[in-house]
Amino acid sequence: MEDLTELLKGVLEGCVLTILARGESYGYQIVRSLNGAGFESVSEGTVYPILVRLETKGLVTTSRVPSTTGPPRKVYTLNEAGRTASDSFWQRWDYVSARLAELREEDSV
Amino acid sequence: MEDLTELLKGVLEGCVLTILARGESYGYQIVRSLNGAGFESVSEGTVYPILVRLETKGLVTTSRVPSTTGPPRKVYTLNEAGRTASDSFWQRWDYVSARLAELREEDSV
DNA sequence: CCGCGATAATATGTGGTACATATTAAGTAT
DNA sequence: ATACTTAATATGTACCACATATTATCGCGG
Repeated sequence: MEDLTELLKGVLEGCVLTILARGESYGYQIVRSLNGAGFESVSEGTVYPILVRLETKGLVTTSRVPSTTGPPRKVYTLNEAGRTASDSFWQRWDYVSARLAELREEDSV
Repeated sequence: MEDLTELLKGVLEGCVLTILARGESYGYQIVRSLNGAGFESVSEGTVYPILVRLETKGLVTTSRVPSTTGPPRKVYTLNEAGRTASDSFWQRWDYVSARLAELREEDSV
């Protein structure tokens, strides 16, 4: 797939919120989830700044959890504000998505 | 609808390409088309830079056409490269869209 | 009736700001 | 060495505010 960079703006944060809405997680694992979800080229350097942002905005709580396979993990848990942000993301996504589908349809009209 | 700014990155250029794929048009009219398509807050200051970009990238040809209702219009016509760019946009959009839908689904799994 | 000025609608363009992401590199703990 | 995290820099896009220009129209006085 060609370069998706611009289309991912705003989307990756929504993805991270959605992943966290399923249950707590940590950076490295979130990167793996995204890669597995078809966003193969998304790397640590992209995801960690997003997590910092979520924390700054007060959408998550964090805790250090020791790991047997490496350094302690910084585990992120979505709070109520985070859940609201996730819902808001999907509302906006659905809106843009629907408008775009209409625009595309007019092609054939 | 809340602020869509980030979600529109990359999308608006795709919209303009799609509108031009239906037939030639000019800045002011394109803004109206977008407003009518549900992107109400998109204004001239957003669209004109996009048109400049399309021209710079060689995706359109332009011509001045006098108007009875105002200053002459700069009419944009999509060329072959432009049509390819439009197709490419929709491929990328469909990809992101599908991946996102999957991610959302896993919620309920 | 005709010309003059004011106004509204149309139309294009530019500079600056803010923000998200990519890239690269480096730091830290086991 | 490996797993995990953070930081610094660069780039691209949307948006706002503003500037400029052209045409139609309307009101009013001569």
